[in-house]
Amino acid sequence: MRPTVHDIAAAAGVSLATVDRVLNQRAGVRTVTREKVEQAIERIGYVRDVAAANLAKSRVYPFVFILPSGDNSFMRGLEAQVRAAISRSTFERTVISIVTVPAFNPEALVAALDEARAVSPAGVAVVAIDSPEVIAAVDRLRAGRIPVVTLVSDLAGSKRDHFAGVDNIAAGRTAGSLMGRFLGGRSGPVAVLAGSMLVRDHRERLDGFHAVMKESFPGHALLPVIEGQDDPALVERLVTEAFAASPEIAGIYSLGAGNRGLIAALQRKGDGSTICVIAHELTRHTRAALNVGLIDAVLNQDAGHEVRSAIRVLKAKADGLAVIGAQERIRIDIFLKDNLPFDQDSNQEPEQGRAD
Amino acid sequence: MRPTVHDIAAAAGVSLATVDRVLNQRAGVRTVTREKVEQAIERIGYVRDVAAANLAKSRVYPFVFILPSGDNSFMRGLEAQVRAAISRSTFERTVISIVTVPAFNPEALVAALDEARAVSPAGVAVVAIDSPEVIAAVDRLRAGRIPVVTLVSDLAGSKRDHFAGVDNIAAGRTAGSLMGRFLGGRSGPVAVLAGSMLVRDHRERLDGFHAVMKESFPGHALLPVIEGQDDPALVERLVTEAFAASPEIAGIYSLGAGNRGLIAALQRKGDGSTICVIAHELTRHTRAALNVGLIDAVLNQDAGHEVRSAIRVLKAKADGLAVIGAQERIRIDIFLKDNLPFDQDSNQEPEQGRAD
DNA sequence: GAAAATTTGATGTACGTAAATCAAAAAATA
DNA sequence: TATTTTTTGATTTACGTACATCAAATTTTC
Repeated sequence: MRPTVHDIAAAAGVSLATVDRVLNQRAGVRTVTREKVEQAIERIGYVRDVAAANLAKSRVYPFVFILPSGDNSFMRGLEAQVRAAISRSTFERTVISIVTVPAFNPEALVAALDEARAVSPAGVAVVAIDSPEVIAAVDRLRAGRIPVVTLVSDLAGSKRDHFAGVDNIAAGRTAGSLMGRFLGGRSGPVAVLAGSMLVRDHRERLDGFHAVMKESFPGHALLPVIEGQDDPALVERLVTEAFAASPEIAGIYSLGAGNRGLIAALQRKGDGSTICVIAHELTRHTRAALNVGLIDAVLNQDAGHEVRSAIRVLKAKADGLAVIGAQERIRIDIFLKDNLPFDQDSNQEPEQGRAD
Repeated sequence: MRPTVHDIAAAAGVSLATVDRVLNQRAGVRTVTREKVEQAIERIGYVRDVAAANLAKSRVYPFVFILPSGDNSFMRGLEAQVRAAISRSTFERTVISIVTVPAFNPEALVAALDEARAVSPAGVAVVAIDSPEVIAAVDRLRAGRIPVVTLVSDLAGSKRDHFAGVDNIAAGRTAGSLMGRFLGGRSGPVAVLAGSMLVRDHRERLDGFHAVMKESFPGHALLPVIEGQDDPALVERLVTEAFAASPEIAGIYSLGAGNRGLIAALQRKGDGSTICVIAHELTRHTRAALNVGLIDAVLNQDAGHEVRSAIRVLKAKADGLAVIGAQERIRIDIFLKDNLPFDQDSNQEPEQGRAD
């Protein structure tokens, strides 16, 4: 039988009330007594029954999720997953609020983080922007003992508790490796399409991709990075121009969003199927393009897994418990048209999405 | 606030005791009263607080895991993951026992299933063998209202509640697609190495692989399947013979276990790096071979995820609750040397493994 | 319509923890 | 030593559900 608070009291030779004071860090216990109790806890291997404790406290976990606004399909899919988690709130004892802030706007994000801190939630999950002010805002939360998990995009140098997202350098390397092998004997330069070099995950993917291409497939020249700002219309124009400027393009790695524009440009080119295309995030658009052969591979991060993982980790941190490391590792999924999961499982918004 | 049993009593105009009788299907309630209570439950949207119920009942979930014995690295890794789950038992209220039975032996498996039934656990997870007697044994468990989850290898035609494993046809198709693309312009036949055609997952992988190769890469002849019985020594001998018989082999798809033998044969051949090799399951051996370039890609199923998923599903079934579909989908991981996870995350036995 | 059988209600205890109150004991201070 | 302050103990209620007991009410049976 698992030891209870009564067992601690017996083992330490104190009363239940004292054990409670120690366990819940209440005042009025002499240091010697406190140590006696703590040693008893250690000795008999007591672990608090979180379910019983939560029942007694009628505890709920108020969490704040801070996401970028805008019509980026992946982010809207992420939000849909948070809403799915909200629909499970009664079972999971969570009270989740969603805050959206303009993308690529550090000031807005800092404001949102500080507002979140004001309501002192049990935890905050945030899609981070890589800037010193944001780091400072996150560290303010941590200084107030509020657990913070970064979601999708990490915040190096901050004191965040955990990152729920993929290893983007590895993702870029994987894309490079697939690109090189898929091109096989074919020659021709390779283009890279990014959203913005101001975003950390995009930079990391690019670094990984470049490293592998230079290392293992030096025969392919790398064209200058096209920055499409994750905007489908801009992407379509820039890619079309790139096709005109370098008709011999052999491959395209799209490491950001706005793939709807890329797909449109490929369709207009017509002979697009000879170009090897690798893109990120499985959305309705990339899925369709994969199925008809316009895209050769899609690297994906499972937004549902990321959200559920963030919640599990925030709960564990709030309770001071350990997490199962392997369970919280977010995989880089590689989708070919042969291993596409059923529709409901991709990072889709439930309603009609406009862009990707 | 979430409604409680008291709310049901008030809403139905009956006493708490009657509500309890209905909720826990105890005798002594007239049909009209029972219906009145059930309608109230429906109306106010009551959902039992499983945590409180488990506390009151001091409930534990006794589960039985039935796994094949033998020195197959993947299966031993699976067992290690079950042991990891056992180490979390006190937190998860589980009492898990592991039963190992000789591989590929339907009679032994049937005996194990019937023994499991005799102790009437809260659920059974089993690595299935595809045979009518096993189907019957599983259905006997289900007839006794014991939830059953098949693990890794499914049991079509049975009444099992859930399958915790990958879509093996998709895995085979993915392997075919990667093989065809990785081979690029190169010519030459492709060999397939399997454990045994008596096992369902192996058959399905082969079917998927053949389908894609014939459909999309008809230029490559497919050599007859080599059945290595998942035995490293036999595999090494058969592969070496195959190299001698067809020196022009361009690719090998290893869809079963025993990869240690394949790797040894490739090493002896020396010029192995020109052969495209795709294998299943990330073990210490396949990981090393991937890193040095002897293997080009490894398709993997995460044993830890499979075990945790099986436990979650068995609990949910035991409690009559729904599961989060997407969370229980087991992915086909594709590993290149560029996206290998850290060591601790692969399907490894903690101690020294002998085969794969 | 009375007796027997069934159904329903009222009540209490339990699960493991949290949290509060008040009295008793111990320690610190004068 | 007397007084004040701090520490500790004893006890109770609560969280939401399970489960048992016994009495009261209702229905069924003869």
